[in-house]
Amino acid sequence: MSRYSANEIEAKWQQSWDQAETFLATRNDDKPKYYVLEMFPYPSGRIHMGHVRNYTMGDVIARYKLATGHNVLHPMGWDAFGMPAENAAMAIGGHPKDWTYSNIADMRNQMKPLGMSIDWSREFATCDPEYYGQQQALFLDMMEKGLVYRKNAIVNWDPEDMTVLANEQVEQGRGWRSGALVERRELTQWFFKISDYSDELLSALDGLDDWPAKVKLMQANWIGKSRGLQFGFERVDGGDPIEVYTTRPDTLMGASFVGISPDHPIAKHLEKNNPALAAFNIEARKGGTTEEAIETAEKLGFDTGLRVRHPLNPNWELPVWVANFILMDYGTGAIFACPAHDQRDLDFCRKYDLPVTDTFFALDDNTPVDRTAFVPPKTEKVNWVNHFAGLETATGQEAIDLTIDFAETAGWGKGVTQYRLRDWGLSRQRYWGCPIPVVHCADCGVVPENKQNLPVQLPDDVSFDMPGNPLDRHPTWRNCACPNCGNDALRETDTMDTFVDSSWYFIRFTAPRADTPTDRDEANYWMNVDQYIGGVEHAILHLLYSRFFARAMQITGHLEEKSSEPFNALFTQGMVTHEIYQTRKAGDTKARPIYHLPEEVKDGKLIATGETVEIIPSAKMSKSKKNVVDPISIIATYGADTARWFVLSDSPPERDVEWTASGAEAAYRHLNRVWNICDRVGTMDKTALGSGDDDLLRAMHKTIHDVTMGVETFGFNAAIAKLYGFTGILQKSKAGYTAQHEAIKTLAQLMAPMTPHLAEEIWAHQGGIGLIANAPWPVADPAMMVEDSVTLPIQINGKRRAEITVSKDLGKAAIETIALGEPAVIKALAGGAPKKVIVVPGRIVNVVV
RNA sequence: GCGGGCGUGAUGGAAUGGUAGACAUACCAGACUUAAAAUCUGGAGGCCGUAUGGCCGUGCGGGUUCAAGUCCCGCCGCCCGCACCA
Repeated sequence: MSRYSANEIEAKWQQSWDQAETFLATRNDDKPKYYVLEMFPYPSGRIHMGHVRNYTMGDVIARYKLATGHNVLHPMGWDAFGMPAENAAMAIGGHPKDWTYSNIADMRNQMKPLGMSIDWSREFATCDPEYYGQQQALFLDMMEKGLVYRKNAIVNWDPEDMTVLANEQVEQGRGWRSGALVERRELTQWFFKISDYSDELLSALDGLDDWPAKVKLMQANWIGKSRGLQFGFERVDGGDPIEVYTTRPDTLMGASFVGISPDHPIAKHLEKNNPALAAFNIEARKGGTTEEAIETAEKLGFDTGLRVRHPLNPNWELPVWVANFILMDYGTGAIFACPAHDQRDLDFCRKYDLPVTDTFFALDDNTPVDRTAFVPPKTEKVNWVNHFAGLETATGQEAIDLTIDFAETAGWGKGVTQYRLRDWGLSRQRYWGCPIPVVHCADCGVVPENKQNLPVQLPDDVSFDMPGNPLDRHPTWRNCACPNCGNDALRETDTMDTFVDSSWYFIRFTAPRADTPTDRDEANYWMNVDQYIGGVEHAILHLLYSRFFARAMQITGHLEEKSSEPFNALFTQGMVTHEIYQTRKAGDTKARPIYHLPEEVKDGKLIATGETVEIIPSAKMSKSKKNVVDPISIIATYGADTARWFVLSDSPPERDVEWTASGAEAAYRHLNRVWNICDRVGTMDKTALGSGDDDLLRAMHKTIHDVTMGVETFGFNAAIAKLYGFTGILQKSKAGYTAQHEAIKTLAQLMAPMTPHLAEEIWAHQGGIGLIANAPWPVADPAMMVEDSVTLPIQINGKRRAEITVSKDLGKAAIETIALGEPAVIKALAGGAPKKVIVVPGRIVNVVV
């Protein structure tokens, strides 16, 4: 009897696939193409279980599509620019480039043993000059088409380190290194005109039938289309009117004050001669730039002293306040506040003792607003007590529409469609990113670099021993000739957001070595991505930016129109979680917990000391909590097939899966069991007859059907449950050799997408022809799946009370007769007639008494 | 604060509006063994009952339906995203 030895067979079959070039993507007009892609990884240096899960799902699809007769493209690359490389250089010295490429080499070495069906010949990293040079070419093309511009924008500024901070470098309003209070500061930065596509990006979501509804909803909310009224408040002092935008113009008679952003031009103008306001604005600009930080900060205001006239009553004057919660980026940067019908405005007015006027009441309740604002529902009628447009009762939506019409007719306002989506700020004041290929010339201004000078390469001789961007202080790199006039000029030192890198890499995979951004013919053949798989954390930004880029690349002539929505189907997988083990210093429940790796713990105790650990429920694997399991050690212990099988088996793919040692062992035991069956069948007498051949083959065909459905619908855990079931049947089967031989070969084929190495080994052992990776997917024979009889539950008043077994073809009336003859039914009827009998053939019978 | 998601046995989870708990873990019992490991077989939502069986049960409270984990309304709890992390 031979034993299952994962390490031996996995290396062997990986070599076979390499030699046969099984996974090289090839064009072949006889077959349809299929492009499956997992979101490419950041090269941190270590693969983690989340990667294993993500790539295994993609691999299941890729191998299944190969078996069902497709030309499969399944590439891999590296999202290699970004801050961690610079942080490493600052923390431990060295160069971001060396750190990144060495991490890539390490991670590739860790990934290959997983046995993924990846076409490695197409691999690239976004930090390769060959890649980012093409990205620069693309940028210049986008510039030419007016999709790029510069404007001022706000950044997190660390006043001590004199540097721009990323949101993640701001901790509780302070810089992570310096600890200084972070300020918001304006800088001239580069932007993509994604807002030109707001409506298009919103409406095209409708066509994305194979995207999760929740992702489409999140994107729609992010784009945030709204219809409202824009109008000006006349200033009492005769200055330019203050333009406001509101989505609830119907509450205009409840206006209490006009609020402007601390960054509003009027606020900035007034602060010059008003030290108290200047101080307020400085204070308001402290804190992070995230929407969350701004929204959750204490609401503060400052009365500017300006007064404006209410548009419906020129004698009604309203004060103008600067408020820290008003964003300059949204609408006009100015609002009117209606405290009675907006909680934030109400809180603000109560705090500063501003008037509160009700304009709407619920139909059955006209209690004036006190501490809780009454927001008139858009679809329910309410009383409009302070109405001005003609209706006494209206739904919120009717009131809004009517007000807009009213204002337009009267000529003091206009209906405006607004989007929450802002233009994409792509400037980063950092070294390790794609240089923005423009030059600043004293005479010619901002000039694009000549395409023949691309790539504008990052200089290697930089250091990270002082704060700020090394490109800014580089002695020679900044100085260059103006591409236009040839005079001395300065290079742009901002680099691109790494989201730019990831917005078109999937298109580059179709022709990764082309000397233009795309090879139109290759892109046309392989695009779109048929199935994209990744984490839901990318549901908004990465996917929205990629959708924008696909349109931009069409406009710049790099992509066909059919690819303006580049991802046909999207799947968002859940995380891999693990329990957290912690101890605290004896007797000190307030001491900082000490975390322990799972391998240091057995049966709830530390292996080393026997100390009992506290078990915190499962959470996302993270180094800081030490609740991580290293795929490399799992592969060393059990093999890649076990890891792959387990990450698919225990939870539905879109949900989190909890890694448990016992679950991994169970997966390993199961693969051993399958191998043992294979071994046993291999030793059977080839002419042996047995009993139950039909039962085995019927189960086999049902399993083919169920597993195929499972793979097609991302029901991997359900498919695996069916495979467990069938394995159990095969294990106990007394069928003859021919049936068992067919069953084990089919089992191997059905398992091949998940556990490809074991499947190849079984295939070879059972005399299969060629590689199982190339064998056509088994097809279920419907005739072989039919059971002759079916068991129906009998319900009485919706509760199951009995069951009957009848022929599958039996008609409704006959089923009803049999059901009514059941003792439980007779007892329940107690001689009376049933009120109603519902018969759902093949499903259920419900008798209502 | 805003937006999104999720709540089912001890645990992970299954269930086109149609037998709730498939499959797996942990647990218990049995077989094999001198013993252990490995392997195999069986049990099991809770409560009551020797048992046939009965009652309860999918976060909480209502509703629709012959029938609700699933659909609707209102709560509670947890998780994720919020534009310079990738």
